Amino acid sequence: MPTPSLPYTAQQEKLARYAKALSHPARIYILRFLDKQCACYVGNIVDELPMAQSSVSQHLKELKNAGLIQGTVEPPKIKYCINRENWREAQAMFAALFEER
Amino acid sequence: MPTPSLPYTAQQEKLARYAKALSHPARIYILRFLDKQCACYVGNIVDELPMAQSSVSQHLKELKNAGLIQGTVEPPKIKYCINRENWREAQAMFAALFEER
DNA sequence: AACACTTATCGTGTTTTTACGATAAACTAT
DNA sequence: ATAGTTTATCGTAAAAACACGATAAGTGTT
Repeated sequence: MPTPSLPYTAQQEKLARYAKALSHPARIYILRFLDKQCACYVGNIVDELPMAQSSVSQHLKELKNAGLIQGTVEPPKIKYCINRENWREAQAMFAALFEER
Repeated sequence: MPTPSLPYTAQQEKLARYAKALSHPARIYILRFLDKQCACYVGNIVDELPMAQSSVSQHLKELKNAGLIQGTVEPPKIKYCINRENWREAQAMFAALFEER
C-alpha cells in the first residue's frame, strides 16, 4: 500500500462529518421537526421522541457540534433552530457529491 | 397481530442508512472515485487509500449493503460501480431533506 | 494437481456510538 | 432562602464501527 500519506481532503472530511450527523433516524427526525417548526424548545422534541431526555440532549449536542443547529437561551428554556448558513453549505455539498461526474 | 408502531418512518430510517454509508471520509472518497471512473477494480481503490486491503474491502461491503455500489465478477478481479438507481434515490432524499420546509 | 492472483472473510483489539438513570446547573417564582 | 422548571452533563454499560494481519475462497494458468 505504497501511496498517499495525505489522507483525505478537507471537503471530504467535512461532508463525512455532516453525513455522520444525519446518520441516526432520531437526528433526521429532529432536523425535519426544526425545519418545519422553524424553532422550538427541547421539551417539544423530547415529547416527540421515544427516548429519555438525556438521550435527546445528546443528539442535540451532536447536531450542534456538527453545526447544523444552534440554541438560544430563553429562560427557563432553550430554543433550538436550524443553522441556516451551515444547512445551506451541507445542502450544497451533498448536491455536489451526487451531481458531480 | 397488529403492526408494531415504529418510532420513525421508513423514509427517515432509509435516509439515515444512506447518511451512515457516507459518514466516513474513505467511503466518500471511494464513491467520488467510482463516480469519476465510472467503474474500477478493488485493487485500484486499495492503491488510492492509506489503509489495508481488508479495511477497504470492509468499506466496500458497507457501501454495497447500503445499496450505493454494486460489483460484477470479471475473473480474477471484481469491478465495482455506482448503483445508479439507488444513487438517484439517495440524491432525491437528501435534496428533499434540505429543500423541504 | 499445483500455483499465482485477486478479493472476501475471520479473529482480535481499540475506539466510538448509543442509551439510560441520576445529578448538576441555570433560571423563575413564591 | 426554598421550591419548581428546564436542560446539560456525568457515570456506566452494551453495542457497533474501525483497523489490522492472517487466512480462506474463487478463478485462471500451467
